[in-house]
Amino acid sequence: METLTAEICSRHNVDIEKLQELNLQIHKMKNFDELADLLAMMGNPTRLRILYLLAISQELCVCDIADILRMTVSAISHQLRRLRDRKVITSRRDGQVIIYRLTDGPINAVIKDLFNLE
Amino acid sequence: METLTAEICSRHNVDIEKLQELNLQIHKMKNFDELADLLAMMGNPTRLRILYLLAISQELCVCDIADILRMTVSAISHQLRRLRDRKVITSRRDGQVIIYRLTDGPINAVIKDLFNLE
DNA sequence: TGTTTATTTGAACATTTACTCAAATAAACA
DNA sequence: TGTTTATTTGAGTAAATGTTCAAATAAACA
Repeated sequence: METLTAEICSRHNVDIEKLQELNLQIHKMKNFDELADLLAMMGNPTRLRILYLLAISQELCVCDIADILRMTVSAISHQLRRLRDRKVITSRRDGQVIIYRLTDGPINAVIKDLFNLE
Repeated sequence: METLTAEICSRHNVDIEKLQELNLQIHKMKNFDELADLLAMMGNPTRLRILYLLAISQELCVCDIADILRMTVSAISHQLRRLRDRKVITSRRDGQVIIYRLTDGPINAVIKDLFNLE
């Protein structure tokens, strides 16, 4: 990694070593984008409500969620797809309906923790 | 609040009481939008990095952050403004520079917790 | 087998976002 | 007081987002 120089400001009492140290640390934490992505996934009112509903009721089909949130099935399905793509939720068919649930694992724990459940 | 009916799907074994209960619970949690807003605030790579830098180094001025993240001062300042508007950070002047820090309070705790600091 | 039903999908759209660039601001300091 | 310097601001822009609408899909069931 190239060394950091205080390029932007011409202030002279810059603690360049401190900046270098922080620059190192920020590069060591390489999963910022991944973490930001997960937070953004939860940082939408519709998706957050869906996650909450799944957290407190284990399983729900698409039109249950649409009915509860009073939104179109299509809108819900689009959001479920995003959550499914990121493996936050999983689905299975039961007769005519597709049933969604939170994927077991750390993400599930984060969500339950967020809502102070369990 | 109006009573919930299963309007969307014509499936007949809908547990309407369960839906009503969930509908009630989702309306009781009235701060979804607020919480989603906070998560979205953290759910952006640049802002998340800024928050991390402030969390590990107490105080930084605008061009410190710009230097460390190798971004323009303007871009950083725009993001700082969003964080400041939501009271996630506060600023004070020291000589020629404006110094930012995380606002004391629950949000600060959430951020430190997120990064497993302290 | 044909019809019904739940769900998914893709195009379209308005809105929001994150940044750039240039100009404005405002305090420090000579 | 005038100049320098750090920061903010606003307009502009490309990209992403969240939804609607209509059509496609695919399994269930008669």
